[in-house]
Amino acid sequence: MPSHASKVQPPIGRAELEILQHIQSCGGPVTVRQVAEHVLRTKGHVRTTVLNVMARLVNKGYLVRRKRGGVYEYSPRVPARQLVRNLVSEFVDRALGGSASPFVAYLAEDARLSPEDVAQLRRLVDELEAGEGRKTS
Amino acid sequence: MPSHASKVQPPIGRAELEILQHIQSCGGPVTVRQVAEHVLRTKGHVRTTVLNVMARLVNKGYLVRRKRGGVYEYSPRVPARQLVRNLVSEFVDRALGGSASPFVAYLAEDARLSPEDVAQLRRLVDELEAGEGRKTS
DNA sequence: CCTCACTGACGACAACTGTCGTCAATGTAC
DNA sequence: GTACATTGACGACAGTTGTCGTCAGTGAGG
Repeated sequence: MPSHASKVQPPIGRAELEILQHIQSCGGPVTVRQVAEHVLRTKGHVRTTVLNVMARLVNKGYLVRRKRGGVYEYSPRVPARQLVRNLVSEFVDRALGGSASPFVAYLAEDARLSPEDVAQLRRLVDELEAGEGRKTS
Repeated sequence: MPSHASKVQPPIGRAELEILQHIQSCGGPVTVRQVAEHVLRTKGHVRTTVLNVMARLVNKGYLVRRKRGGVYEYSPRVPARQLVRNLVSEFVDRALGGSASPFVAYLAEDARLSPEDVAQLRRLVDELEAGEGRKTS
């Protein structure tokens, strides 16, 4: 079996997730300095805090870094979409018992859905209703 | 105006959530003994562990208890539906940046949806499109 | 060479979580 | 009344997370 098989990424904390998502929103690789400046403005946390969090994100496999011109550049290991998908999947398993039903209820009550979301939902419903005949699986 | 407005319940841990949801699934009030027996069978954890977790759930406001015939009976403070709704809402805010769009994407890819879910989604979409049509027309 | 700023590594510390053991109180049975 | 079982409170301990300070390395300016 391939050695790089399962990428079971450890759980991610609140602050860790915030920083990771900020990095993802940056487009390209970033340095600690850049992230630290942003975090200092938005949260008031100092550089070493950011440095530590980013180091942990590397250890956990959420970030990769490469030395470039003396300093490290950090990049997300997976794109934002996939990260969010993993988060959602884990949340559904852990908190919702594996069924997305409660989320549908939530959508019906509280959700703020954009028109594109609604359109995608419609496509999804159409698809699901089409294949519903034999889903004894 | 009564000031019972927002009940910001503290974060809930993994084991805490499991036990809370088990209690919610029991229908009525339960004793530590009952929960502990279940947890011992399913997880192998001992009574004091369950006792401690349930005490914390009381402190955090997720459970209420009342002494009845010498022992305490514990009941969920809010019904399962509302708890799940709160969890989903918090997750959307924290991990999804307040927008449910990524969840729709998840539904489209990975979701395991029951026929009832699909039906509810259909109703939801119809409703949303109705409101949208009026807006855009 | 000396100094200084910047960078990264490491350790420290509190808060929270998960798990457990021990103890005191309170009953119940002989 | 004594002995035993049940119950609940409390403290202990390790692992994780969030936050920070301090240290050593490394390069730029004198």
